[in-house]
Amino acid sequence: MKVNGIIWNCFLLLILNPNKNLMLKEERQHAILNEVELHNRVLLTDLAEKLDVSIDTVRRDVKELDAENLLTKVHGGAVSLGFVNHSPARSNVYALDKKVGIAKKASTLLRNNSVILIDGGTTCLELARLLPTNIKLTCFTLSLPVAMELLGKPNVETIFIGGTLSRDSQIAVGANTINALAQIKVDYSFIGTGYVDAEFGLTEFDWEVVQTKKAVINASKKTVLLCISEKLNSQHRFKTCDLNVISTMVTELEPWDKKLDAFKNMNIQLL
Amino acid sequence: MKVNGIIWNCFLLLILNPNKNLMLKEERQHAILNEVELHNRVLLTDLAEKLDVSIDTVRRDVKELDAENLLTKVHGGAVSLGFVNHSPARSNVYALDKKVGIAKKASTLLRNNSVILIDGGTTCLELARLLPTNIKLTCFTLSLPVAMELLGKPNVETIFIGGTLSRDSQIAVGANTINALAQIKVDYSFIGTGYVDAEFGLTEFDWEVVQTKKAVINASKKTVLLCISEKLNSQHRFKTCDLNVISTMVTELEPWDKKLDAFKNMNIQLL
DNA sequence: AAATATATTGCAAAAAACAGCAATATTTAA
DNA sequence: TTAAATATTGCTGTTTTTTGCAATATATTT
Repeated sequence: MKVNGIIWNCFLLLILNPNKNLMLKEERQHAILNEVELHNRVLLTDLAEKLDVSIDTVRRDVKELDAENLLTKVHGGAVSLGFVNHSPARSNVYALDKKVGIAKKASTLLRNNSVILIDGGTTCLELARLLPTNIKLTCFTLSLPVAMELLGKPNVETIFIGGTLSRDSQIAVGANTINALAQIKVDYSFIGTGYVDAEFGLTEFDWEVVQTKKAVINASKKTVLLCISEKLNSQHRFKTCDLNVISTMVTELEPWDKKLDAFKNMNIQLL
Repeated sequence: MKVNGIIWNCFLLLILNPNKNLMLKEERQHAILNEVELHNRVLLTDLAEKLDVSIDTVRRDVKELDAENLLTKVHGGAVSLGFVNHSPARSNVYALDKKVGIAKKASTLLRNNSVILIDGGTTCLELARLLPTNIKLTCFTLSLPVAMELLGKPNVETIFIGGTLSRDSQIAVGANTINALAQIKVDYSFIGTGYVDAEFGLTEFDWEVVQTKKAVINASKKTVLLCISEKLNSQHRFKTCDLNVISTMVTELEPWDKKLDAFKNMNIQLL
């Protein structure tokens, strides 16, 4: 029943894609561009189906658009121009703006003559960078980069907790460090974490780091967790602590954000 | 019923093949990069699981990203650039070539499995930079920049002697540091000095630094002085030690240089 | 040194890209 | 308007890329 089949196809086409008949090459390419802009990526097969042309046609279209520098053709599809990271000129720190925001919020906890401890990691490093210069502080740290940063602060007395240095995390770890930490008690410690989950608490990739963080928490009256929201609801193998030992959690989100719901009835101050 | 058939087929397709989770290579690499930046360090196995591809694919992706200098591949995983790229950017080190020469000569003293201590200062920093990579070392230090440099050496275990950090010398000083130093004994310590004179010995501008250097010397079986010849025959307020506690003195000069005459009958090895 | 984990290599299946060709559609010229 | 020229599109078979697997080699840990 060829006739019926054709009629049915036309009907389907009209339902799924009303203006198919009038689709010229230019239109089609426009539609492709639109799709790429919208979703940042697109598969050739999807495009072919959606535009109801053969895959070859789509391929040719994408090729042309690529030649015109309107998108980037990749194996199996296309991505928007910004998507492919070719350029070496990238900011060194991931999500720097978020981390700066977190650091600013965290620094409001500081009082004159506070004794604090700043952990390693890029977020904590931002805190070190943004420490207010009008408040006199005594600051312990285990992190080489944080220490470097703190040396630039005239109002901060910096004490480095020594120990074996971990190549990856650039912090002091090991028995030595833990012993030294056992002898101090700071007002606030500001720590980062690799992973955090409302149920499983803070977890890490590295066992040694976990031991050190535990010692840090023990050495603090109050522990403040600095953590960008992307890390929420993730976990790894080694557990640092439960969330109930954390006094304050600082993310880049507003405290009432829905993503923080899981942390709201836990006696944690959200900042 | 052709109509029913087609509709049913569509339905089946949707059920059996909901989204196919098809991912473009670029997307996947983007995700990998994101994960690395987020957590600083990831395992290939974790990536493979998370992205639902084989470990081979992840490995190949990471390899490519490494080749593009977007991350650093390590055994079993990847780390973000920030953790290994301490781009030194040492621009204005005075008499750098001389100090490099000194460091090279000093490094000939090293043996496999030596336990050494490297002091602060630009000359010692050059030594840290030029440590041979074929000799396994355990290396103590009080200097932040030296520690940073040592972390880039895969064959060196680095232990930082903690303490209050001195802002201008970027080394740990104070009672804490001296206590910690009292508990170790290294094969060689490599120290710098502000001023040296055949008669008055090693002297410094800073009293705290002197105390620390004394403790360093006590913590060493042999003490090696790294010192550019310009500092010879100069002195300052606070005395670190006499020259007879120095085992080896390394300058950029040849050992038989006339400028070293004053040090030749002092039981000091000249290098 | 043994045991485990990770890398490397070659290979094969699947997917995608490509090139050439024929059918159709569109434009141009008479 | 018609006919020729040109462009577009879909199809075929071939080549290339991607991916996963297995065997082997290397690295790391105990």
